[in-house]
Amino acid sequence: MSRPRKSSSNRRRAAASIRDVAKRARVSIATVSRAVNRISTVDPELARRVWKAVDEVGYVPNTQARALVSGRSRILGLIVSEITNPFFPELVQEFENLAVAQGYEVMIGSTNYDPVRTESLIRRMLQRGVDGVAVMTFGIEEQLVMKLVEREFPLVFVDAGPDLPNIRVLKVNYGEGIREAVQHLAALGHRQIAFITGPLRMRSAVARRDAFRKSMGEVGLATPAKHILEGNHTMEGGMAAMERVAALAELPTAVLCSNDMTAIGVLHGLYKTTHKVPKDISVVGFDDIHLAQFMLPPLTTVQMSCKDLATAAVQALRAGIEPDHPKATQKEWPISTRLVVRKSTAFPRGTLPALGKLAGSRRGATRAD
Amino acid sequence: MSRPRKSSSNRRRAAASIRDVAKRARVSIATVSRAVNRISTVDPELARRVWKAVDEVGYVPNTQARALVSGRSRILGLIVSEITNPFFPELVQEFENLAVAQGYEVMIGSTNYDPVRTESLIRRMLQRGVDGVAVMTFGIEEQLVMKLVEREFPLVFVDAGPDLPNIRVLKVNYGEGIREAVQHLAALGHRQIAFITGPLRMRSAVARRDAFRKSMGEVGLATPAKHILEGNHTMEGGMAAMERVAALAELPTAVLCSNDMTAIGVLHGLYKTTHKVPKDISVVGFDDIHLAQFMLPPLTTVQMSCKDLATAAVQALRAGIEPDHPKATQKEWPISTRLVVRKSTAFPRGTLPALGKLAGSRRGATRAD
DNA sequence: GGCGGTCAGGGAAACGCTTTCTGAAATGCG
DNA sequence: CGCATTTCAGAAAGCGTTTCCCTGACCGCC
Repeated sequence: MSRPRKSSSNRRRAAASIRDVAKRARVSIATVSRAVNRISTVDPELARRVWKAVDEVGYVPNTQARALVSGRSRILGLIVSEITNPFFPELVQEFENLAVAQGYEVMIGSTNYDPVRTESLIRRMLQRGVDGVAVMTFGIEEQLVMKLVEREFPLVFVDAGPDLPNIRVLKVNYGEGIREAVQHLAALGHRQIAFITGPLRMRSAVARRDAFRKSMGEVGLATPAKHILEGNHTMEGGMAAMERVAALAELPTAVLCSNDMTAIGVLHGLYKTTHKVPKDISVVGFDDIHLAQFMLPPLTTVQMSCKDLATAAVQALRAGIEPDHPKATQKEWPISTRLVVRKSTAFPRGTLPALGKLAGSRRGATRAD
Repeated sequence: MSRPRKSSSNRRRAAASIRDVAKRARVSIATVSRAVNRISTVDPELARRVWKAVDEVGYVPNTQARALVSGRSRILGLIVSEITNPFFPELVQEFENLAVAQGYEVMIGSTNYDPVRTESLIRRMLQRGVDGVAVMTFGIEEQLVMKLVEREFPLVFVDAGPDLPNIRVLKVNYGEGIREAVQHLAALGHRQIAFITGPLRMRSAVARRDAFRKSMGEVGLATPAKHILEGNHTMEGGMAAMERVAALAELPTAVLCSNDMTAIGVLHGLYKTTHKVPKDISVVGFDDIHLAQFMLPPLTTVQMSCKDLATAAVQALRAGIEPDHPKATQKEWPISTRLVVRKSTAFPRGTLPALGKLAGSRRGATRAD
């Protein structure tokens, strides 16, 4: 009978504590703790009594206290570029589901491409004691993050990151899907294919552009500078880029975009002109956001699965957090991409569609409508 | 020199604690705490020493410990229906910005309309000790939430909620915007206006439908049952409903939708038919999500400002949490709506656009396919 | 000069939990 | 039957804060 407790009428939430359970089950708080954490050395009979008491007083363990004593908050930080970009909510959703299923909570934040905001975001996460952070901004704020987070803190990046003990990298294989897309267009008969990039300070945007060039080379097509336009991964950027494409002396017969939002902007830009998709010009996106299939026409796009991304991110984080995780030493986590053919691609104008089934799915690309 | 501290080499994050600061500044931990919390009774000279030490050792207060002792976590819970519905990320973003600016963190969760999921979500929030929860699901899971959360816990609902001491309600004035929309259509000459509702178990969906009926009555138009179709606030639902509209003996000349996603679905559904928007049929949405202006054609819609909603939600929560908040007793927080006219509405087919300059120049811009 | 009154600052309790350590009872074994 | 060993519950030491309470210095006043 050491610490006499206050009557605790001071605060609003007079939630039942471990002591209330202990009293009711006529055991010590240590036993309650062990029972609740399913530690096997507790006598089953006692454990039953404890669980009954837990139920009766409506006990819910206080996570703050748990975190304080254990030094682990069981919160994963998730940093995205902007939550309002449709790609990210899908990722957030998957990430959250997985994390929660594995006993973690998620703290989400978006950088909005603003270094000041990013800095305060990291600070907030550190302050809240997250166990690790997944930086899913596709290669932009890594430097900043590294400066703020001490070494030895579990971090997950996409595409590339410094080679440090606690840093894991999700390696997205942009090449696969983009090659499929280029081959799909080439097979349809397209020769003049433009590419609208993302903001080129983003590593992933550069990677996608390079994958495009490489794939074009593989099928023997040229990639003149005028056919590579810089966008910014937004609809507005896609529209603007499309206007520049339309201004070219010779209109390309197909446009490949660095992400779906850009492609949607392109569709929108084309809507204002007399060119029809896919009759006059084919459009291909990248990401396969949910919205893509609801575009007019439904967008052919390269799928980068959110689920794969989220699964790998959560696993990689846990590998860094939990001392004896089976994959504790794996530094690179591969993510694959693949083409999803819908309705925004077709034979280039002037080509007779009599070539038949050639238009179909090469290399196992999926057809979906 | 009572408690000798462990060397603390056990855990990864050997973050500086208040004691390190105290030692370095040669003051007690109580003084550090007071200085850091800017309590005015601290000698300015000492305070400077403390802040210097804070800086030198890189001290960041441990939020978990703070929350444990103060009983307040400074975390606001935000429950939305589904994060992948474009309306919500915009809301989340605004909410987060405001909360963070006011010193709070946000814990987000989506119910996905699943009671089981919702229950576990509430449990998680309670367990993490959120100070209050904003349930921005537009009138669906209130009952469930009420059951789980003890009385006296600050809660914010949208549209309607039980009249309990700590519950505040954001009253959205659907009438205003919907009246504007109906009057806009009526003024253009539409007489046959259909309405696609949301899921009718949602209070807000019912409210919007009722507002539609009322406004139609005000302009002397009928609302036959066949012109009120139930959707589910998704694109798929919009498409399905549109098919049912198209099957009517006489096609309405305009369709008003309970939200923008439905309207987008309707546009998509119409795309598959020979009916053109807005030439053959006008479409109006509700919410004014960012995407609305990028539809083909840009969507005329009723705006319900996310910013207003988020501002009110955060304010109302704080009013419930902080004992001496100026608006502590305000139970209802009004939110207004207004029409935003874009390109998806026009004169009904058969009407001569020669009625004067009202007949906008956009006729020519409206293309077939 | 002595005394009461302020007031800044330090000591220590408390928040709710985990985990180590301790000790009693139960068990094994010669 | 006695001693060593195992098993398992309880006691208590923290985790990093905030805050109450008390001490001691200083001030003003009689």
